[in-house]
Amino acid sequence: MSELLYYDLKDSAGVAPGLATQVCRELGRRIVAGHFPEGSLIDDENKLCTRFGVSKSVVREAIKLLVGKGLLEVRRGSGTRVRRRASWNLLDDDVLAWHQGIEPKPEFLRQLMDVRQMVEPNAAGWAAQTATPEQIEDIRKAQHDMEQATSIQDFVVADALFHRSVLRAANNEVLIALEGVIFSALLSSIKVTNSDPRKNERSLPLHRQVLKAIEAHDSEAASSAMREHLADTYERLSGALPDFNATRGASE
Amino acid sequence: MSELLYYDLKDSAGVAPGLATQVCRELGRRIVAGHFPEGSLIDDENKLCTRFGVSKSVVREAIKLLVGKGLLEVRRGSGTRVRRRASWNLLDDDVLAWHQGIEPKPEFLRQLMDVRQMVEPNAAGWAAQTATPEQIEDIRKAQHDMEQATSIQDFVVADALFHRSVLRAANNEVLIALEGVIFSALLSSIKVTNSDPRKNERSLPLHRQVLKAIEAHDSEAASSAMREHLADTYERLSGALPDFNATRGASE
DNA sequence: GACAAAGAAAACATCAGATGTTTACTATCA
DNA sequence: TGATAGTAAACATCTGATGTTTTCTTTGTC
Repeated sequence: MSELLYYDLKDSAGVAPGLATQVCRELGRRIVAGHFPEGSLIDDENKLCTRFGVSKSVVREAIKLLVGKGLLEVRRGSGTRVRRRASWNLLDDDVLAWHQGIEPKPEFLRQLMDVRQMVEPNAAGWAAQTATPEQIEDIRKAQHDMEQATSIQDFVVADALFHRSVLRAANNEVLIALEGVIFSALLSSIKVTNSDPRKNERSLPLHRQVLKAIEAHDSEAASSAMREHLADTYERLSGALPDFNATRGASE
Repeated sequence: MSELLYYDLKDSAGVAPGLATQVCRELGRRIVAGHFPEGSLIDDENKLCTRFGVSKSVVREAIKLLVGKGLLEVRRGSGTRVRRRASWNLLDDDVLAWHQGIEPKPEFLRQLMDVRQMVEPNAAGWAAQTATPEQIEDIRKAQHDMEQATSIQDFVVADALFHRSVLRAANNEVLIALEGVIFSALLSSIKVTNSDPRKNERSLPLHRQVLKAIEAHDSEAASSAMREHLADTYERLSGALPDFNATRGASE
């Protein structure tokens, strides 16, 4: 359900997927869920054919999709194995979406949040410098939708679109590749804290502050408002998840 | 040549690639080089078969590899088209390597450097907090290799490994997914400035400073030394490339 | 002339089977 | 014990047939 929401945010749905895509998803989900140790062999083509009830070409194409995402590695004559997690295209939309299909791991969520804290204040600052009027309008609309949201889901979607709009307004295509990190962290956070995000009375004012600063082209203010917002989120997660920053350095 | 060096840094070589991988590379390179407008159709399967002299299954698997990386989108009955650049997995190793095969675009290089400036000071700071003795040893070795390098290539490789070691020492797997950004920016920078990087007399001392700070678990010092190093690089690029930060906001 | 329906063509999807190559394992023999 | 030859397993490639979806064209009617 959260996986579907992720795809909604990325507009990745649309057409009915072919068999190769379905097999790819199924395998991808299992890999992401940790059903295979790193470096272990998966079933050979024949077994996959019978297991999924499809022909060899479908299985081979599904495997190629996963190879493209860095999850699998094929060695002729030897077999197909799961690559080290460090080699995965972790920021691939599908890979992140598949992560939404499993119970969020506190460690991974913390890493996502650390990256958000690194990325988004900068993005907000750059957005204040380079955003076009249309991009500012997108941010404004998302902020407005947050204010007006009547359901949790509407609120979360508007929240995500707010952050996406800010990121895009920074006009850096490498940065945009990190969009998925934001969605993924946001969705996992909602799931983990298990409370109505609208109850957070600091959220809306801080979003408003970010918007105002970007409208005013005040780079510093935009950065620090965003920083404060994320610090607030971080703190809530620390409270909700016992081992959220367990492995983090002692000082903090 | 620079593309090969990128692969060396990522240890992605090894086995002889099959036909599907070769076709994937060839197509991928052309797409990255901008031979196709966003959203345009590529040749159909039959044409690709005759052009590359391979069978349909090879072409289909090559296309699946590129679909996995977000470069292509296949619509049954309609054709296969190149996706918007914003949808590419820009951080995929192959995609970044293919970028090394073309003339570096100042705009793109600047975006990579902006991301490096955002990422690496933080990474150095985290590394100072969480690096294991082995990870510190890796950084030390890379620094040592930089000092001892007798050729430009050796120096560049050691430099890249230094930054990689720092990034990895931050112990954040999402961050590690950004490794390619560093390599890509580094290689493009060398190519663009077109001078012996060892001639930069600030480079070695600053790397040394980063190492010392991480060894001393001094997060702040590690961050700022890295920040200074990247600012220095940024400045050199501005000098070497006329339109390096042309599209950047006026204030800076 | 406009519009809707039928038909044809183009392009991808899937299946089946044959053959080749590489790798890994095993049995044999000196 | 160690090298070698043989065998099996697994992926790679080719070919050809058939199905489905989309798009375009043609046709016919109002």
